Amino acid sequence: MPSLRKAPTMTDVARVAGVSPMTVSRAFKPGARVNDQTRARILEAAEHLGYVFDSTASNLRSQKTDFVAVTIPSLNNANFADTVGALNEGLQARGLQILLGYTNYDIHEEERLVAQLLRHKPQAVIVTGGRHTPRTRHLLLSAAVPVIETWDLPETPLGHVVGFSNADAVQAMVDHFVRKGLTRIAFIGGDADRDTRGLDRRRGFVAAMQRHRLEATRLIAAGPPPISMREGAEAMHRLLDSAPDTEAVICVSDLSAFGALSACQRRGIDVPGQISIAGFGNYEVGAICVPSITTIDPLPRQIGAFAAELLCDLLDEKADDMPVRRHILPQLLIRESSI
Amino acid sequence: MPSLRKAPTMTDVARVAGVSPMTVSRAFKPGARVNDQTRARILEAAEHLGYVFDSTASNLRSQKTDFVAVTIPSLNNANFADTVGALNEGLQARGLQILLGYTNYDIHEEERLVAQLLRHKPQAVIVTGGRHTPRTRHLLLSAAVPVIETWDLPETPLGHVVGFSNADAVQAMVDHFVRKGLTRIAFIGGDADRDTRGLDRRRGFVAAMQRHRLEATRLIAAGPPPISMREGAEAMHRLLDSAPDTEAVICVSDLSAFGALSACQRRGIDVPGQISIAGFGNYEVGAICVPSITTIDPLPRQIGAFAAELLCDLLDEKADDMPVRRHILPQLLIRESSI
DNA sequence: CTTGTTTATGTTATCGTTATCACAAAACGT
DNA sequence: ACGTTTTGTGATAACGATAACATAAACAAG
Repeated sequence: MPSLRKAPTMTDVARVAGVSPMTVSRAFKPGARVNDQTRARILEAAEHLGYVFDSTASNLRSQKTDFVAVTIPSLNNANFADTVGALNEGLQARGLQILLGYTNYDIHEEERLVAQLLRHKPQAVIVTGGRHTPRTRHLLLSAAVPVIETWDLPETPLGHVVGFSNADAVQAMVDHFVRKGLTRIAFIGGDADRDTRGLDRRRGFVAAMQRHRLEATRLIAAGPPPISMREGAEAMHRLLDSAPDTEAVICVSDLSAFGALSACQRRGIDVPGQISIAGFGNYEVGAICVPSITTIDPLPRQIGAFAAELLCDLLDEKADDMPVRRHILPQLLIRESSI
Repeated sequence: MPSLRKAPTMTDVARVAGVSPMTVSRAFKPGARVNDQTRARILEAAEHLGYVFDSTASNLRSQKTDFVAVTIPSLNNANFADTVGALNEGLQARGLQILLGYTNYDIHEEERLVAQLLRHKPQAVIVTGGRHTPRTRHLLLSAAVPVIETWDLPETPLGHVVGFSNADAVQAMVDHFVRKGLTRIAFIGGDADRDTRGLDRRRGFVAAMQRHRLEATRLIAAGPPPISMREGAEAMHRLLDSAPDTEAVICVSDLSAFGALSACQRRGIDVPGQISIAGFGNYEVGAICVPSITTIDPLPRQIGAFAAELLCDLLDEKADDMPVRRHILPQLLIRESSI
């Protein structure tokens, strides 16, 4: 029975409750001082009328929305989903509503998205990654709201940062393999310049190999992001064809690592007996599969939780204007797939 | 350089462009009639001032927001992410912004979420599933906006439906196994009454077994949703302990099926030689792993695309008031994990 | 009993956009 | 050339909540 009459407003509630609209407004704010009985009468009247608070009007009048804009590369990615989940939990209590957009790993799509999201006058913007178009940077800097970049450590941040060095994390992985005595190490990652975090990981791989005076020539390009299981499997087949003597493979993510593992299983290649495999991201599949996959846990929920905490401080003006740079320390998880 | 002055409004743009605010407003609406030169001058002025359109004010004045509220059980689920992704693509062109919330498989959390989302006066509400608290039903019915239930075929729909029968889909899977001559078939699913789609699948399993005059006693409860890989593996161990002569297992999702497969591999049980395994959802892991997992593809992107299409028709008032009930036909994908 | 403080409520004006009505000028049809 | 339609623009008021200020009553302190 959708009511055909116009939806009731605070004025309607006020009339029924026998108070002024202002008192109704206060009755709906948790912190406001209203007589308990009056508030009860108002809420009863509101319930009776089927009144629904109108955030739009509230947001306009108070010049202060309850939105936080968030962009992630892909919805369909457990890591980013975890970050957004933790973020959401941290913002729930303050009644903040996330406006989520996904960029499809494309900084131009990010630009479009940021422009669209800013029209809703969010209280803050949280973006994934530290590489943006000049226009995106301009839009965010002139928006006069806090900006948090995550999942990265940008050289020239837009504002605050909650992230880690993707390059360093992969270097730790290379070190792990080298300590085990492996030298013919390959890297499977994306080929386009779209996935900046993936490229950072590749850069870290190359840097670490050079540091160990090893050849960083076994670089397999698995196509544009997202690099998923299928691309990982295909890349592994190509690697095994072109460089069968490879001793270890580091993949840009656990998903591609799992694909690589499956490719080995199809070929009857023993992991880790003949080849060691490592991934990135600590996806569940890598913990469950046989053999389980050595990986790096970038603590995505911690990223979200820290961002939420920082945001709450900023909105409370507890934090001063100094840009915060909060480091996450990814954890290396040695599992069965590497000797 | 966050501007410290107040953000420019249409009035400011109007002054610079030498027109009235109304003309500026029209210049920002794609369909409005404005002289091309005038519009160009206005857009230039807006760009120069760093003007950002204020949806909040627009939404309030026109009594018509650009929001569509969407609830899904979990962000971290490739199926729902696919549905939301396709939905988003379908709504992008109309400039609609999705307000996403996740219920954590809890209809009481859904109630809280729906109440919160309705405060933003969305143009429509899209929910996952057909089971809701009485209050959720009341809120949605009195909201006077289109409601679409997805991923299910509710007996008493709130409005429109884009979904399929989870029970029927699993029955088809049982039929497949029975045709292959398997009779000692188990089901691994959730135990709580929270995941309604999971329970529907279990109901379909029991119904199909009874139809084939087989005992539906091998029911393993894997805990509260989301039932993931780990729960699937644990459930499989319990099943193998309690009923080692089981010939086939149907899992509530591909994730739990993969967990079950891994458990078999750890125990040295051959799949499908000794046990056949099937899942639900056509997650990528099931297509890549060895052996690949027989599954049912519920076509999540199609659900999202249909919902978007329906929504656009409804907002254009192309569709009449009759509730639409659009059936999805899940596809049975036979793979290596079943004989 | 006066004065100051707290508590509970009301009044007025306004946030930034746009629905609506109004109107002049240009384009069109005959 | 004259009525009719189309095109382009402006003036005014309003969407629904609340910031800011005002006020009355109750209460405490001296």
